Amino acid sequence: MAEIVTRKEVAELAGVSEATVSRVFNDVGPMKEQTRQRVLQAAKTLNYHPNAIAQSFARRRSGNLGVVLPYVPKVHIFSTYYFSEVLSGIGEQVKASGNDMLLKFRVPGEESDYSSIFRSQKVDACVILGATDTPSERAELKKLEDGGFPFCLINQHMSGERFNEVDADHEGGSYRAVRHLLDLGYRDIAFLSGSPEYSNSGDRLRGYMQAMREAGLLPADAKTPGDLPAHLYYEGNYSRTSGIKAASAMHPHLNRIEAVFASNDRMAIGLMQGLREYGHVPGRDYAIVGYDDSEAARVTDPPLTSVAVPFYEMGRLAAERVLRRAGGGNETGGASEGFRLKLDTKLVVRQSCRILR
Amino acid sequence: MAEIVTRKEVAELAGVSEATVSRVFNDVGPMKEQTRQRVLQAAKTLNYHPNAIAQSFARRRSGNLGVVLPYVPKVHIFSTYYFSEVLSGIGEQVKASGNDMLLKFRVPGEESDYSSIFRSQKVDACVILGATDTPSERAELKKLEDGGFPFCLINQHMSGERFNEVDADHEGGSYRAVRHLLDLGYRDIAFLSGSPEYSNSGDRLRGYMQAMREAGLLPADAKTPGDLPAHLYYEGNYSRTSGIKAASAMHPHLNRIEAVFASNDRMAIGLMQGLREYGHVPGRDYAIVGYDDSEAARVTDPPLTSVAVPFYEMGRLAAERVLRRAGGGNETGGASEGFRLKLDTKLVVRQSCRILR
DNA sequence: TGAGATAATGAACGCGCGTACATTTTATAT
DNA sequence: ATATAAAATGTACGCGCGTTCATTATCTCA
Repeated sequence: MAEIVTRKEVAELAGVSEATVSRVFNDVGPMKEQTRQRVLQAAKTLNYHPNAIAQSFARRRSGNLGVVLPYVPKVHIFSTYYFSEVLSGIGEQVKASGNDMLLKFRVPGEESDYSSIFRSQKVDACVILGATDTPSERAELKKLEDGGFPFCLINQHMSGERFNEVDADHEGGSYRAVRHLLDLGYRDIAFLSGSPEYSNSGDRLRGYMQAMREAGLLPADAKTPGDLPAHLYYEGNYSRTSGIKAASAMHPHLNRIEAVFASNDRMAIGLMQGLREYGHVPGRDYAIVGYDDSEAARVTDPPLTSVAVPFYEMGRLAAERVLRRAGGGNETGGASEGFRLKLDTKLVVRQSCRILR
Repeated sequence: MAEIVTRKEVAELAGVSEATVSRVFNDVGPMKEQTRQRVLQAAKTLNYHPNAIAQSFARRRSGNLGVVLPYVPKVHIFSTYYFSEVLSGIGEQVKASGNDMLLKFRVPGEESDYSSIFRSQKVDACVILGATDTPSERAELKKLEDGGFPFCLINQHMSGERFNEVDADHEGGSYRAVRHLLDLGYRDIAFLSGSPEYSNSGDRLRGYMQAMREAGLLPADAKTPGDLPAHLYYEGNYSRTSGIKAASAMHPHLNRIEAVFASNDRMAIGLMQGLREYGHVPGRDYAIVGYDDSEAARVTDPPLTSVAVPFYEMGRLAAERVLRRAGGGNETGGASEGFRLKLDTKLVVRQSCRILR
């Protein structure tokens, strides 16, 4: 291992004090140009690089943005479009702001993991992906909030709390998706939901129901899945496999279903695969709309109409805002405001809804 | 922000010295059980968590595994199957070994980035993804090697160097893929290459050519793309778009092409899309084999025969080995051996090669 | 009961850096 | 030329922890 060069040796070689070396590297205070050059030259000669850990220690600031991901063994989390895009967005912002990103896997049901992430001081701020709206997680997050740790939820909304959030308008996106189907003349529109513990699953449901109510296809007071005709409501967990499973449940009712709105593309794809096994061809026997506008939506047959969500931008924004809250270092009390952003979603029309019989 | 509780306060409350608190938390030395309990109790009362940065500083060990990713603005790197899987594998191992993973984006053509990653001491070891086999990168990596920094390349082989590597048998995988096509009776088999600066692109080419030579379809001394009939060789950059572009180039020659071996699934998918525009249907007008066995291969029409690569396991192994090299702390000179692993690949047969005319 | 061994704990230092404060050098104004 | 201000640099300390070495409490065996 290469020997560690410290500030001291640079100072000696340059004939200045350690403080001066430090000043040069941090661009602090007035400084004679000649001195600066001498120090830089010495540093170069010795191949000096400030020790980041020591800097973090002295500054009491790690320079790391924590990214919390749900950890489920054997589920390859990065492979899902949503996580991939969000991470890419975070990565861009982190790089731009000179920070690093520290990935943390959180085993969902596990103890007080969140606050220990902060208490260990290894991150200055935190972005949380895949939080679920369960009592225990709410409680944990509330502890974080009370502790004053800067964190931000992505793609999650906890109603009633004042957590920082960057979310997307899933309700509106779903509403428009279903409206699109309604405008095309479909009436019997089924809904394939994702795991209900994510707030955005509920958002999608609400958007669907609102559109259906407005079209007079549901009673004006219909609110929950229970208020839906059973043959129109299905539940998966956002995996392709769960879409295939839903196909088995849906297939007997397909004579009473004209169209399906699926809560993400993967389930939509699984559903299409599954229904094909029963001889039902998407775009011919039924219309279908997916959600996420992942790359996969472009390559199915027929190409899948889907709702685009700016995941990348959401990641970028979340990182930017939460780092600003953490790093501003405005010890002036409140510092920057909390934030709750909700970005727009957009329907991308392809061929999966044109029934050509 | 919550006040920071330090060892000192715990020591005071427990009525012991700071050293004792430290010993309890590090499980060092003999220790009266009663004292240990008193310390733990005090720590709990005060909600003490050791400061990870200070620990890193004192131990001169960050506890971070660096993961270097190529940074290309606007290319959402995580979205590619290969990166996703490798990262998941690394994530598992890192979690299991009590480390964290620090993501570092590297702008490809940029200066001496690699060694600064280590010199800053923010990581103890490093796993490098997407390294290219160019003179400048070779030189940089060699510097790392000389510096004695523990690092490991994934899915990359630099012939002539003794870098740590975890690679897959792409040559064998490609060979078997092409053999599969040959066994089905195809003779005119085109090859769609990825970006040539990755070593594994060359591996795939070699596997392809070997199979073709053995079948007597190429001269025994055929080595480079230049030795191939022009209508059989195409080059993309692993993106779907480049597959679509390849389709334009390939389409005029499709009367002389029976099958295609594409260097990854995304390009295969793009190619299929593109050729469809010209009326050529995969599995009917031509056979096709992809590479990676990504999830996408399962949902194309027809499902894509592809070569499975154990990316997840590669990530896991690389992390394990490189952390062992770094962390063993065996100051006993050489410590653990270098490693160069090559994992097996496997052909997964689906329907894209059955031509049913 | 006492001496030596061992267990248990405390005192003190340094890791490499940022920075407040003290000091010296240089510029500016009279 | 001197007084004063500003610029430039040095000195010294602490961040929270791991760890070595010194010290004290406890045990063992005669």
